[in-house]
Amino acid sequence: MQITSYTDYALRVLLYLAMTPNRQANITEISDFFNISRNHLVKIVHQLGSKGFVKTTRGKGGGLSLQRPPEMINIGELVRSMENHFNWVECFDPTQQNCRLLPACGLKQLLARAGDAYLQMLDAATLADVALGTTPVEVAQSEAPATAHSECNQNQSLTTETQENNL
Amino acid sequence: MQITSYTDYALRVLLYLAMTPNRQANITEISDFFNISRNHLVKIVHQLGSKGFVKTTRGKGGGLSLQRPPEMINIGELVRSMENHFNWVECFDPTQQNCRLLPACGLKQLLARAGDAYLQMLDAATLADVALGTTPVEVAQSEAPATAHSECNQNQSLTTETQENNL
DNA sequence: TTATAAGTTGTATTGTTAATATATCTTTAA
DNA sequence: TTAAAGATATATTAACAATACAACTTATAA
Ligand code: SF4
Ligand code: SF4
Repeated sequence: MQITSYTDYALRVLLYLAMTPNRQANITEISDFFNISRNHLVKIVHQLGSKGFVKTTRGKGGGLSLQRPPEMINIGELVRSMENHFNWVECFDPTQQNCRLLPACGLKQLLARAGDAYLQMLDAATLADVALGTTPVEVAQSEAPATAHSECNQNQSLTTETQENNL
Repeated sequence: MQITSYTDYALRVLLYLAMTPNRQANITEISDFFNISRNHLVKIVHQLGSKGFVKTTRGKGGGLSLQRPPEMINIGELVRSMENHFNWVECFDPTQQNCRLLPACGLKQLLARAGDAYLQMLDAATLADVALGTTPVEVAQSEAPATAHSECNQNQSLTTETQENNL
């Protein structure tokens, strides 16, 4: 169970822009910072632009910046915009209505409620809430490029056991 | 965003068994009922057995049945057992700790909380809560095999817009 | 005691789709 | 008028869920 990296990358872009409020950033700079495919980011940024999250300016000296202040950018709204469906199980897809239990499956209703709970949690937060106080430059300095950090694995909380299974 | 059909199939098996409480069902019968791969179901049933959800008996006249009463089978527990990870984004995977924002990303914490909200909602329900009152036979009779039903598209609630995006 | 109906286990293949790459645009400030 | 930026479309790759295949073990009904 996961969200696409496409959506996470979009969030990273917004976080980056929130950290560099006084200038135009550009795609190359961001893809370099996160070490992800520039081509992929281009599409993500384009969609962020068309959905009204970032302002893009072409041409020399162009780049991108947040279209609204971080307090006005809702995380739930963003995830809904970037994630391409929320079909928790097959029967949520209007084109796949062939489960024999469908007419009144209690499970479907439960999963819908759980999905809503997930999104409502995201609706309760804005970019300002999740943005770090640090700028990318500071982060870059405090970062040892190679190995992982020890402070990281807090708060996986309920989602334990897992790993292995399937196949 | 979706859960694997592997997990949904597991839930379907339990629902089916809950509907046929007074006898042993078998895998072939269930895979026929839902029109899904028998081979795939075999693995799912095996895992359901090893995790203590169903009792399987081999040999002629064998089959499977619920190991505990439906009121004792928690949906959240089941989903945790079947889904093979809850790595909402890359950084949740202990082997992928290379996001530059990692040491203290507020987004990660938010996503963890949202994931917990999702699972807690599932923890609040048991198989008894989601099982229909009907038996598979009744369902089969009331079901026109081909076209979709009209009563179905209730409660997608918050998860609207979507469709298209990406690529 | 034996034939057969069940589940068990391991591996290989297929299909889908997210992720990435390539290439050619258009726009615009210096 | 050129170089630096984003826009757009298409093609390729990679990951992994889903499925298929094959050979095994167990148990019981005849
Ligand atoms: S079992 Fe219920 S939730 Fe799962 S696909 Fe069928 S109708 Fe949907
Ligand atoms: S941006 Fe935050 S949530 Fe996303 S991968 Fe990086 S650390 Fe994790």
